[in-house]
Amino acid sequence: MARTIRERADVVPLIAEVFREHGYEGASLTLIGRRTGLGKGSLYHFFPGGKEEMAEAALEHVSTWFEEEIFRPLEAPAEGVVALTRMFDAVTDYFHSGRRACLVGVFALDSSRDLFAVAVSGYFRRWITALQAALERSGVATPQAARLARAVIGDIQGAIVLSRALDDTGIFKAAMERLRTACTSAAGARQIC
Amino acid sequence: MARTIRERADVVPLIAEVFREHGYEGASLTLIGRRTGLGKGSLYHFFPGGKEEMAEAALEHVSTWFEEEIFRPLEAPAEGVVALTRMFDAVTDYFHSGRRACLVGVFALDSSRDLFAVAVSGYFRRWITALQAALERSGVATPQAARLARAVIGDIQGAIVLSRALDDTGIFKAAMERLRTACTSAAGARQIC
DNA sequence: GTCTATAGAGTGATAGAC
DNA sequence: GTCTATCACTCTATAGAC
Repeated sequence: MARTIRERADVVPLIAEVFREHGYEGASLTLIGRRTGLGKGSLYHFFPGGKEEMAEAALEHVSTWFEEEIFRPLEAPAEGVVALTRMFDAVTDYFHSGRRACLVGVFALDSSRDLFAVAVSGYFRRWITALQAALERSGVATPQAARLARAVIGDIQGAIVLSRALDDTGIFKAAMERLRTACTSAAGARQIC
Repeated sequence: MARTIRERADVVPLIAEVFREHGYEGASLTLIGRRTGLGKGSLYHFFPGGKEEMAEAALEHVSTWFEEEIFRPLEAPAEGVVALTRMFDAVTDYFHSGRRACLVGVFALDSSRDLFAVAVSGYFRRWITALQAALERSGVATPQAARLARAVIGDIQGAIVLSRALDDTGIFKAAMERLRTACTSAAGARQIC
C-alpha cells in the first residue's frame, strides 16, 4: 500500500491534458485515473465535487499559467513590441505549434460551455485586456488596440482549429507570424503619426 | 406501431445538430433518439454502423451543404468580389453569427479528429481551394490568394470560438466584416496595380 | 408471404458518484 | 471497491406496404 506522496497540484496539469484532448464529456474518470495513476478513491479525495470540480481545477490551472506567463508580461512596463513578440513565442510553444488544443477553446465549442461560462469568458476577456494594454503601450490608439486584440485572440484559436484539422503546424506558425506583423505594424504606424 | 414514413435524409440534419452541440463523445444515442424522435431500432436500421456511421453521415451532410451553398458559388464565374460578399453573408447566417458551432471544427479539436481525419481535413481543404479561386478571380495573385484564403478560413473558426466563449455575436459579425474588407481590399489593391 | 420502418426490452461494459 | 445509471449496441416483435 505504497503512499506515493502526490499532491492535488501535481495531478491537475495531467487532468487538464485529458480534458484538453478529449473534451469534457470525452474525458472519463478511467482515462483521468490512468493518466494520473490515481484510483477513483484518490481522485474523489482530491476533488469531492467529482468530474466537474476536476474540470474547474483544470481551467483554473490554465488561467493561472497564462496569468503568469502571458498576461502579466504583456502588462509589464517593458516595451510593448518586445512584449508582443514574447507573447507569440510563448503561445507557439504552449500550443505546440497548433498540435495541442486550447482547453478553454474546446470547452467554448460544446455544451460544456454553459457549465463553465464564467471561467471560459473570463480567460478570453483577461487575455484581450492584457494584449490591448501592450498594444496601447506600443502606441496604438485605444479603440484600434481593442479591435486588434479581439481579432488576434480569435485568430489564435482559429489557427489551432485549422492546423489540427489539416494536421499541419506550418499553418499555426504562419498565422502567428502574420498576427505578430499585424500587431507590430499597427504599433509602428501609430508611432510614425 | 405507427409507421411514420421517415427517411434517413430527414434525420441526418438533426443528428448533425446533436454532434455539433455536444461533440462526438457527448452526443449519446439517447440524445440523438430524443432529438430525432426515433427509437434505437430505427436508428440502427438507418445507420447499421452505429454512432460512427451517424457522425460520418453528419459530416457528409455538412460537406454537401457547404459544397452547394458556399464552395460552388465561390467558384462560379460571377465576379469574385460579389462571390466573396455572398460567402460572408452565408457563413454569418449558417453559424448564427457565431452562436452555432462548426461541426467540423468541434471534431478537429478533440480526439475524435483521428477517427474522422479524412472528412475533417477534406472539408477545410475544399473551402480554402474554393475561396482561393474566388480571390484569384478578383485579381489577387496566386501565392497571396492562397495565404489569404488559409487565414480567412482559420479566422472564421476563431471567430466562432471567441464569440461563443464571450457569448457575443457582435464579435463574430465584426470579424466577418474585417475579413470581408481584407479580401476585397486585397482584390482592389491588385486590380489597381 | 416479404420487406421496411418502428418500438423497446435486454446485453455486457463502463460511466460517474461515493 | 461498490453502487446505480447510462453507455453503445443487439435482438425480438411488431406494424403496414407490397
